[in-house]
Amino acid sequence: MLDIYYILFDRFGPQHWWPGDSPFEVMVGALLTQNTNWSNVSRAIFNLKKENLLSFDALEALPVEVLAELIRPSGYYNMKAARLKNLLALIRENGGTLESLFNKDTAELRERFLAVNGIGPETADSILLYAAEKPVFVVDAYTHRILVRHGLISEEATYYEIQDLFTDTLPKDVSIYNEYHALLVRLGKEFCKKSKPRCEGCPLEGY
DNA sequence: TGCCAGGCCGGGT
DNA sequence: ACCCGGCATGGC
Repeated sequence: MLDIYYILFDRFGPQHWWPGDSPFEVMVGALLTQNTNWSNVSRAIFNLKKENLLSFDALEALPVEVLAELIRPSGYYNMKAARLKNLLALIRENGGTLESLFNKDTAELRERFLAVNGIGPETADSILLYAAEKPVFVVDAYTHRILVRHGLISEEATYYEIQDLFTDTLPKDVSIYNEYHALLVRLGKEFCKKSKPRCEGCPLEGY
């Protein structure tokens, strides 16, 4: 897997993920981007920033209906507003700050995220890696599709099988995990779309 | 203009 | 234990 990483890095360079100004913003973005184009998410984030609402205290005080309206551009806005509230509740139950929440054993922290209604494996791992800076590899739809198309894993492979494929062979390093996932998304957007099964010009051709 | 995007949940079989 | 519909906006 490390050879693929170098191919992608040589081709695309550093991706500067996550596109967020603070761990809190990254966390909110991780939830809002569920099955959603980032350009829509950035509109929602902008709406919150514009009103000075992109903080734990401000969002906690905000009625869920108002929150829903502000994040409308990100799609699934009613569900996502409720899910954000669930996430805020988790922070509240764990000291009321991200620092106190993140100051836990990674595995334990991951379980707490997964216990939140609206947070699944990818969102949990995205928060762990990109907000909490824990060495956790993030798997997403692009990761799965890219590996399947290059014959590296079966269509039916589970999240954890795919994750293990990376963590078993890569150095356990936050910056590599960070860059690798971002590079896979970059590759996916350009060469591995669902609508284009041919992947013409893919830098991984031959794999 | 229909398909797709950095998922996840809940109900039915 | 799977399978599937629902959730929703904006870009191409």
